[in-house]
Amino acid sequence: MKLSEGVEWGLHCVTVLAGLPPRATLPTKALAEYHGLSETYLAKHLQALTNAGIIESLPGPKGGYRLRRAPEEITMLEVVEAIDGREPLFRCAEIRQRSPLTQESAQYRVPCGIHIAMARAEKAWRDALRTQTIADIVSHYQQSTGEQRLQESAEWIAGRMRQI
Amino acid sequence: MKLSEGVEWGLHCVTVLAGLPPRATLPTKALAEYHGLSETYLAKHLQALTNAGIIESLPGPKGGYRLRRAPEEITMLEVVEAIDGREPLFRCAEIRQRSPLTQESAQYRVPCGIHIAMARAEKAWRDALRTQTIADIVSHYQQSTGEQRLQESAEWIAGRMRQI
DNA sequence: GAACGATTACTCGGATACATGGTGTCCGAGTGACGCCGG
DNA sequence: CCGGCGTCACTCGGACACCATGTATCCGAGTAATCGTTC
Repeated sequence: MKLSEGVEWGLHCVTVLAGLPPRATLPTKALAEYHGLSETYLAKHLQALTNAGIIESLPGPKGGYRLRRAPEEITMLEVVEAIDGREPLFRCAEIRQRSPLTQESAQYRVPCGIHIAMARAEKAWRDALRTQTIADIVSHYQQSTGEQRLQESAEWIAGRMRQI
Repeated sequence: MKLSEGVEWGLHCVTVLAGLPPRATLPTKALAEYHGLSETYLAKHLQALTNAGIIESLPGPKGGYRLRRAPEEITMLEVVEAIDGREPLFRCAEIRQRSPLTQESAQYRVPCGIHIAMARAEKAWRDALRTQTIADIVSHYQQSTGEQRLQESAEWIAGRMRQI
């Protein structure tokens, strides 16, 4: 089992968009180039983020993507679920019920202990992602990156950015 | 992303094996029949559990599988990792470094905030699975299942079990 | 000079192929139990 | 009656196809800026 590559792409793109001035946009081409990704495939994931209400798209020339909400209001879990789906990691097929000596019975409506334990672990994972916002990521990035590099990035992005 | 079906199979089979008397074994055929699974495919997963040192196999007639350690000493995480692999859910490709303005620099050896956050969430998931042992699952099963059903299961298994 | 309109270039969006890994199956090697034979 | 041996049936183990999901791509629809024309 592994998470989709697109999750990493989406998180990084949202992080970059979070660094833009208010209402400014950045097109797919710039986001793909900045991260060295396939432009067309990245578009697919940006579309998923749009459908999830995390980012929004502006069509036409000078169009592009921008955040729909403040970085503090976007959790990592939202981005992960938008791209990777909201279905649980562990889907219990309740195979315990397939025993040849199983009769139709109400007691089997109770989920098995394995199901409960897996759900608890999954909740811990989701909770950890829910407590981390995009703003936290941006903050960490700014603190862990050199001043020169920060400015170079800002300039590179500013050159492709579209202010309204 | 979803966990392999085999994880559920493995957990249930280990749970059943945990209920056997000491040193007794149960063949693949019985385990598959009990859960309504494909015998040949289940064998593949049991093989993975064997390689992981969780269960052990006895060849020849009257052979089969049995636990290699006490149920209290086997965590759910071990079973999950044995079947699904020990690789991390989120493999950070550090695409932040692919930026066209990236130069070779030591600062990039520091993992990005996204990587750190994902690793923390994954650790929470693993920790939750590590604290749950097979003995806990067995205990929960015995408490949540009716007496009649428990006895029927025990008899069915006893009929296919091989005592040494 | 200003306003209107057609053109145009750029954007996103969904429908379409390819590849990798999980799913499922098969047959062969190995081993201990069983039955037979001889002492 | 007891011990040894050959046969056998049953077990696990690894190598081989199949399918679903993620990966990657393309082309079409839509939109706003731009430029030219006209008043």
